[in-house]
Amino acid sequence: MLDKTYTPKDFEEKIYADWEMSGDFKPDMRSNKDNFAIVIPPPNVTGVLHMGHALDDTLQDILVRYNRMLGKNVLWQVGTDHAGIATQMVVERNLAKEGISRHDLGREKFVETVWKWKEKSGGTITKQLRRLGASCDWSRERFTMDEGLSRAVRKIFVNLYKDGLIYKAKKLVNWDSKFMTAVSDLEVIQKETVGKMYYYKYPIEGSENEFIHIATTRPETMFGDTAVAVSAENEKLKHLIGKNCIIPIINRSIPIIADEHADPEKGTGAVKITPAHDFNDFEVGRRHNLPLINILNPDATLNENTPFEGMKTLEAREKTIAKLEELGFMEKIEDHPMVIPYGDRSGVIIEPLMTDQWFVDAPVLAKEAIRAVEQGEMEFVPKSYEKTYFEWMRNIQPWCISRQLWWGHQMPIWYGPDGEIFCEENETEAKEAAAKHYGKEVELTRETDVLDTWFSSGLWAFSTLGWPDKSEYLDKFYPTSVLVTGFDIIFFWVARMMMMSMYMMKKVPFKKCYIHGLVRDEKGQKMSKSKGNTVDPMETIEKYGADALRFFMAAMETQGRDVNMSESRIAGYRNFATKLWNAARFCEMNECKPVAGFDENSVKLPVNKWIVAKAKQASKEVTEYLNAYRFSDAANAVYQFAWGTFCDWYIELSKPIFYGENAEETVETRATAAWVLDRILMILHPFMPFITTELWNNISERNVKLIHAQWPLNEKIDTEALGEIDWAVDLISAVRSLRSGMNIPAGAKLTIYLKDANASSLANLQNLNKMICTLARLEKIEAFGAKQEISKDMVQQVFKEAVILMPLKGVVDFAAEKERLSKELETLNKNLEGYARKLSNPSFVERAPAAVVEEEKRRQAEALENKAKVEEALERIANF
RNA sequence: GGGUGUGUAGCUCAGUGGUAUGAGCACUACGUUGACAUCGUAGGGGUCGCUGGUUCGAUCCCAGCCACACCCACCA
Repeated sequence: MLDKTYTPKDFEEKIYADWEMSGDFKPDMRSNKDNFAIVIPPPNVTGVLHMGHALDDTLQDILVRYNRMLGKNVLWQVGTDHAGIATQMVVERNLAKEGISRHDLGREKFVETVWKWKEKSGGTITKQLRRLGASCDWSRERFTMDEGLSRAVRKIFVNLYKDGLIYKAKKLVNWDSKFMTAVSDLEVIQKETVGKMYYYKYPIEGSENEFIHIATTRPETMFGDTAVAVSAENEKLKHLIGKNCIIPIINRSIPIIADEHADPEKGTGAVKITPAHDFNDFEVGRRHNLPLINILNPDATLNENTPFEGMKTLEAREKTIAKLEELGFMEKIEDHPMVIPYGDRSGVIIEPLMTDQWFVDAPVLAKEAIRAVEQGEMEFVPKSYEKTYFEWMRNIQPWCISRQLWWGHQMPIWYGPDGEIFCEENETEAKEAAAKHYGKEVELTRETDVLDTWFSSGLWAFSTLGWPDKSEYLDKFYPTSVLVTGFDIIFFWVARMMMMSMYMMKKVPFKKCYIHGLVRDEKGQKMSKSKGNTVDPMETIEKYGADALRFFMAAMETQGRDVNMSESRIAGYRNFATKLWNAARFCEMNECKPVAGFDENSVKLPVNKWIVAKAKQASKEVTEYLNAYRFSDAANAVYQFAWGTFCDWYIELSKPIFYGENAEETVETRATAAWVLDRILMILHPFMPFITTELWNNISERNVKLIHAQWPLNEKIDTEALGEIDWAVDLISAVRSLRSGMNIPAGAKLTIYLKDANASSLANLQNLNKMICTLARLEKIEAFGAKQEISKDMVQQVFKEAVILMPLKGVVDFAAEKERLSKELETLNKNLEGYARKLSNPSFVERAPAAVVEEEKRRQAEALENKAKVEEALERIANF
């Protein structure tokens, strides 16, 4: 017996535990069926599930469950990411609470602490994924820093290095002074701010009263200036080119050079050049062979090359300005809108800094990654994202992969005593290589830098399947079928996976890439902890059930658009689950149980034939929509069928049968209802796996689990079976509408006039009379043929399918009816004008497709007919 | 500065070259009809951002404009 109320909490976790224990999520490695594989975008190992995951993983689970039911051999590869900076940050913050810094511990101890932290809090997100219903193969769970994946990282690193695609270089990089590490361009967020523009002057060397005027937003960097540039075409300033000027305060002489970088229109037309602290200036410096003067320490304090050693940049800025003012070089300070770079994790200002770093030659790797998409080996869904991808890939810069962190993959690089680099997969091999190089054993020191987290994530599609070892999983499931992820990590991850996979595997990592949007709050605002507008998926699941949240995500997912949270909508889908639950209870109460050997194609009753055809139609729609990754359409198709067709109509239509006396009809209807309910459970299962499974198990003993049930495919739909009941449904709706509009009491006797009164419609009415009366709440319903004389005390009403006459004098509000009919007449007249205009337009008649013209004529005829009837009805009303 | 996307019912959004049978929520009226009030029935509500163009016909295609959102680059 099903409980009276739907309480998802009672069964969701139990059902999940059963799936997992029974190995229902594992692929069958012995089968030769088609393969389908997804790798999960690995969440941070110490993270918690947020709505973005809920969306991403729901979509994946829908695809996974759908393909599993299609009979494919399905692998959903799961795992977590070590998330270098993010994790190190959390652990450091925890330590800070105890007043300890990572340096107090030392590298080894610190890394040990992070591992402990990972063990402690690492399980959260995977538990939460289970709660959501994600049917991934947990027996194959991986971690980006586990032994196998670390080996993959080392191997590919060595390959890239030996191919010259990884190199070390002293370059200006984005420096995060909080974590004291380089970060990649992508990890820098540009924020609009109103800053200040400072105008001051440098005296020209050897001249008393001559100055060159400078404008800058960062005066403290003047101590690193090694030139001032003006444009060679700058009429006002070009005479200074070749002279020297003096940097005040430190009184260092620097040349005034000609360079196109100096735009005469901007600032004062003269630019101070600080090659060690500005990307543009660095280029200028290179063109003119200027020396580089570094003025910053790694913690963004000024160094010994400045008079303000040890000071933070902002403080040094104040001092510099004060000093310039004191010396009389300061001219003016203006507000200036500008963009300042911040670290996406640390939130501190990113400083360009000259350091030794390691780079991947991304422009070279990008070539194959671009080609693969150009030639359709990998397809974006929606397609428009390939533009974004191409745009970025074609302008890609070398990727800085070294991080001066402690948590991550330490680079497989060893240095000899003279600094010679040995890149090998392990220390033993490095030593061998060194011995060969030097002709004797030497002491090696290992590079301390670790790799950018995204380096290991970039290998995810094949490293998780067993690479670099031979692996049957790799053989079967690589390339994977589809990657599902948000547009915000196309660059971080999708692009890098493409590059790494094309390089190492010579094949795309996935054949399709489904891109979805962000989950926003109810008002469309981005969710963030600082705004306090985040919604915890676990709380939502607690309140409405995982199925409701999942269905919501699916129903809201329209390609390329963000999803706005809406609690009322989630509640709506919980209501949908309740509705289904109650429909199942109705079936249970009426003894509708699946009948062995039942053939849905041989049912006799019109309602049963009808619902079978509708069910197949709905199944076909869902299938087509899922194949096209149209999640919202697929979800809505199931929803419509289950609620709008099965609950609202079929169950109602079946009541007269269940409460009637005809045993044969009852037996057939029970079996049909059970079949249709099963069908709903199947096509709804990918979206709402829990309630469907619970009902499936409760309804009857099964020899197949729902999760492995056969998805209906290529069914013949008996469209002829639809007409009769569709007609009755329209008729009942029309009668109801009439009743409601005219306050006709329940149990009235109605006589209806059938507009297209032919034998078949009269027969329909005869056959379905009881059913129609029950649903329309009438005592009796009779029909007249078209030629039937219409008596004066009847009011007629125009509807799409039927004209209804009622002997209801005294019950009807004739004034209101008159007004309604007049309005109707007005509309009809307006439409008729339109038809006439169109049909008398020769170019329409000649050039529009024949079918369209015919349709227009048909509409005109129909409108004329209706007009006549409305006029007739009005006349009759006038007689009362 | 370059690019992308969006503007359709009160709200959040589907959708389509042929008079918008649009969806969910919200709203109004009625309703304890033997699954369900987490419900049922009926209903109100839109000149499909603005202006031009293409077309027999445009909400849909094209151009311009306005508004909003996002991405990339840069601003001495």
